[in-house]
Amino acid sequence: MDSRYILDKSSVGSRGGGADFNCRAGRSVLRDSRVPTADKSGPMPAYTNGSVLYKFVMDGGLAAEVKSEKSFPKGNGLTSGGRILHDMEKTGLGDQKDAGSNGVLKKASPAHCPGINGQMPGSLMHLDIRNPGKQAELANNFRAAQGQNVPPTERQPHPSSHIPVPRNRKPSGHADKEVMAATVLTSLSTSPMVLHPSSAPTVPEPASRGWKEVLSASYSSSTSGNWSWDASDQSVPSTPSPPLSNENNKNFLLSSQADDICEDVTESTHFMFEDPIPRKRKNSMKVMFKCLWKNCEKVLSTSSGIQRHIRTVHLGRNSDSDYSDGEEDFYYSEIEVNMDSLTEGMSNLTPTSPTTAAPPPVFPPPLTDVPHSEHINMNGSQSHAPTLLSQSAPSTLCHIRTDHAYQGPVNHVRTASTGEKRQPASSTHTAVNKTHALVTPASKSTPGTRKPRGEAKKCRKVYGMEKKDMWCTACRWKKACQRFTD
DNA sequence: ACTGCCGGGAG
DNA sequence: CTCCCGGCAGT
Repeated sequence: MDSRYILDKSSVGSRGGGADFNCRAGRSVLRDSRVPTADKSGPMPAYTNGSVLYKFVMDGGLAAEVKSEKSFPKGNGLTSGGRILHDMEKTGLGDQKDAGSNGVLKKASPAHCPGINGQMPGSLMHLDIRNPGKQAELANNFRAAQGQNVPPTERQPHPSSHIPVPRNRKPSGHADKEVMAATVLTSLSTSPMVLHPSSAPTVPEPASRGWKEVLSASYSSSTSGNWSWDASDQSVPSTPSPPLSNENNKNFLLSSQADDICEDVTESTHFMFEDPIPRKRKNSMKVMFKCLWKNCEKVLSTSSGIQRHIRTVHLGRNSDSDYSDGEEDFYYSEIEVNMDSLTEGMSNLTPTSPTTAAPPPVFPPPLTDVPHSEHINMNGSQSHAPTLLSQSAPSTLCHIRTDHAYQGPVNHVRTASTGEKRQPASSTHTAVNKTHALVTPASKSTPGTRKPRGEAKKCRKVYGMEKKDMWCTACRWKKACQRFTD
């Protein structure tokens, strides 16, 4: 059915594309603790189905995206919607509104990505490698929480799941938003999950806040850490909503049919907070994955694709093997492409929020100015860049986000010049990013001179001698560190 | 002293 | 190639 359709449509990801993508992304975070083969476990239909949507979004552009989504029966929205949620973090929430506006967005349940890794593609992905140890910890926590909070088998119909929400609403101003909030709250007031129904209809502001709380709780408890991250970052700026702060709501949700509730809340909240989410949509954030390998500027629309590319082309590993030690993660970066407005994009373009980027103390300070240079690079890389990117690159704002462990915890982005091979000749990519004159051709004039010592802590410093096996290979070999470049 | 890593060597 | 390490230089 849909999966078929999807598979035919998708051009980038190969077999098991969607599943691969999601779960792998998760995996990449937990490189040390995950079970590599977990990706494969799981019903393909859900995966492929989801991947379809994703592919559409990535490859088809806006129109195709909307269209394709509409083509999906709403009843099926469970799976596809779930996928959308998962993908959202990749696409920078760009699809979320889509899903919401079409009423497709139904379920953020991890059940769609079965297996340990699959459970939390989102959270894993964004907890991400910024701090391997921390990530693993967080991810494990999430997993644990998920395991007990959202038993996939317990799905009961819930009153709130049938709340009529207008679907064809257009993004509107704050006034509308509040009205909508009130409306939704009113309709939801019969739902047991509304803690203070009485306040809903007449007092928009507190109501909204309450909703935010519920939202945050649902996000963080039922979907993923990433969710809470995205939610706080994009939609609910004022509520970072760590699980702790929402203990009550969370518990409440958990005690009842958390899954369905969350689903409903999620759906409803898209209307509630139509402003932020649609804005994302408006900006048409596209996420591409760019190979950072030296002289290879391949850009793919799926992480699995880029990983496979790296694995096969650069790492010389078996392409059929799903196993990955995560090495590929160091060789690609996530690129967010803003299709629409540059100015507006700017304000939304800081995807890396300190909220979820569990502050690893050890990582180097982020470099700014990355996006532009990457942008430049991308223009020059059209030979490899597939359709969408190459078309849009010249006129769009590109935003780089890396999924790498050494990525600084700080809000801004950093180009990960991590390619082990590419590092020595970083002049093409990285040197451009760095405003250091030292790394520029000027240094060429004095061959033989050592390049100035970098500020960043290297593997040795970061991991210590006792964890030498965590060092990058270069560090192990007493070469210039490839992981923490300066 | 510690650290990063160049240069060079072994396999 | 990969892997290792002496030794230099910066901190």
